[in-house]
Amino acid sequence: MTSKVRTRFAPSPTGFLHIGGARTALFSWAFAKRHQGDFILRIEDTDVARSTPEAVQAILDGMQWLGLAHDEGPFYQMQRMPRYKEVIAQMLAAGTAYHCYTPADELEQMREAQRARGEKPRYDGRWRPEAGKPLPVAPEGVTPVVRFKNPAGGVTAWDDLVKGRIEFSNDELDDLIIARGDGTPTYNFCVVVDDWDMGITQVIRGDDHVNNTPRQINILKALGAPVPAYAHLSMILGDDGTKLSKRHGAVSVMQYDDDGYLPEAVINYLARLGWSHGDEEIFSREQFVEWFDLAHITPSAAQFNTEKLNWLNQHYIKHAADSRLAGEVASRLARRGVNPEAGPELESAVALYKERAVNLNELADALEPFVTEIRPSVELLAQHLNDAARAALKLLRGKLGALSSAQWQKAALSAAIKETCTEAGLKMPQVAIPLRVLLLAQPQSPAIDAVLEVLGRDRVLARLDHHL
RNA sequence: GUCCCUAUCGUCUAGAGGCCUAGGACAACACCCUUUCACGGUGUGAACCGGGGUUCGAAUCCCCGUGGGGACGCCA
Repeated sequence: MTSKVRTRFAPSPTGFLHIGGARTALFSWAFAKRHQGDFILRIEDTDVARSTPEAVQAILDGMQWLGLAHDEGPFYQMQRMPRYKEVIAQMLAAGTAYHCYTPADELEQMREAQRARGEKPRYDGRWRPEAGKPLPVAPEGVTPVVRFKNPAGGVTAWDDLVKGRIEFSNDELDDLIIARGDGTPTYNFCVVVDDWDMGITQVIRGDDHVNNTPRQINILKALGAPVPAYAHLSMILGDDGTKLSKRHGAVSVMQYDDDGYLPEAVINYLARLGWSHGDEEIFSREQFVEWFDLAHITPSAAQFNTEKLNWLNQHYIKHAADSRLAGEVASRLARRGVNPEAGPELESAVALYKERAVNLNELADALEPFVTEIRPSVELLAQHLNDAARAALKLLRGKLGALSSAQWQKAALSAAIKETCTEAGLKMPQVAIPLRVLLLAQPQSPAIDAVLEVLGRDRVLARLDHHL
């Protein structure tokens, strides 16, 4: 009988939820769901100077948009201060932690000097209590930090669920600060206490934490706490193969919403970035949860590929319900100041265009002429509306005007256009393209009879009359 | 500099020593469909980083290079 799976996502609220964080959250969430476990959200806000409530909200918004619901939390580390202080006091009493009075600037100089000598910068252990070793005299007026007394010698190792066995020599690890001069605990310590208290069984997190893991394991052991399993996910590189940063490519997941991506497309894309299930490319969230496992996660970094995301997005748009897409388009048009109520049923127009849009903004672009006045550019008119076309369209205008609203259907419209072609002695495109320009301000569109039908009699006649 | 991780088509990946003449997908290209543009369909090109081992046999295991990434904070 194994204990219930409990995973967590623990972002620090210093910015929005970006694509890398989103994938970490997704994998952590999926693992919990796969094993009927709990997914816990924890906000690591101990860096008071950089944490903001806006960032917390941005993270919550991103998670919600992606549909990654947590079972517990959000827990805020700042609200757990008494607990951290309690554990620090215990460690001090047990001798697994000690006070260090070395001022910050002196530590900085020390690191500087070590770097200059080509050594790995690390604390020299001057305040570390050792049997028979005399300690310096505590200076007046200096509030000490608390350091963890890391084991000397030996190795700390774990079997990473993604990368396999990883070993660190304990001599590589110096005595890290677990509480600052002002008494507030630091990251590596809070994580340990939280993962312990929250009963986390699998820590699934970014690759950049590999180096923190042996330290955390050592603190856990000093505390007599169970050590969870670890799974370190490699990072996501930008579209150009370079790493993502605030300056370069790292955007909020909400930006994908703004850019017209469906959340299920982003989820499917992210799921497939660094994880695979044979040749499967397109799958639902439910299918993903059913298949997900840590064994098939790639240990190496993956480059983000917008083209593939676009392909998935197009797929999901194509398969989305017209009513849902109409709603999305309406709100996007509203944001542009276009009133979607003003046109024919948006849904029938959506049905006409959903197979050709890569994202929702493109869909909105395509549908905008259906619900608002259009102004074909002079160039477009000059290019497509020659005398022959103008004469043919006048002819067509007569035929269309003779149709009643009840007769305004694809078959009749198609017949009218064909008759016009015959009578004017023109080929279909010679009539249809200028017609598109007058009706939609675009030379291309779906089948012209369908466009006429959806656009509606009044609008079609008005637009023709305006130009003829 | 030190430590840690990593390496299959342009990109995401399949691959657990013989199933590999290395499979799929995106992208590219070609053709078909379409009296427009897309969609769709069919097809083509495209990869095991280099060098040493181990083995009857290596994309798969080991070592060394090289490339890429990460970490080395009183940040998380």
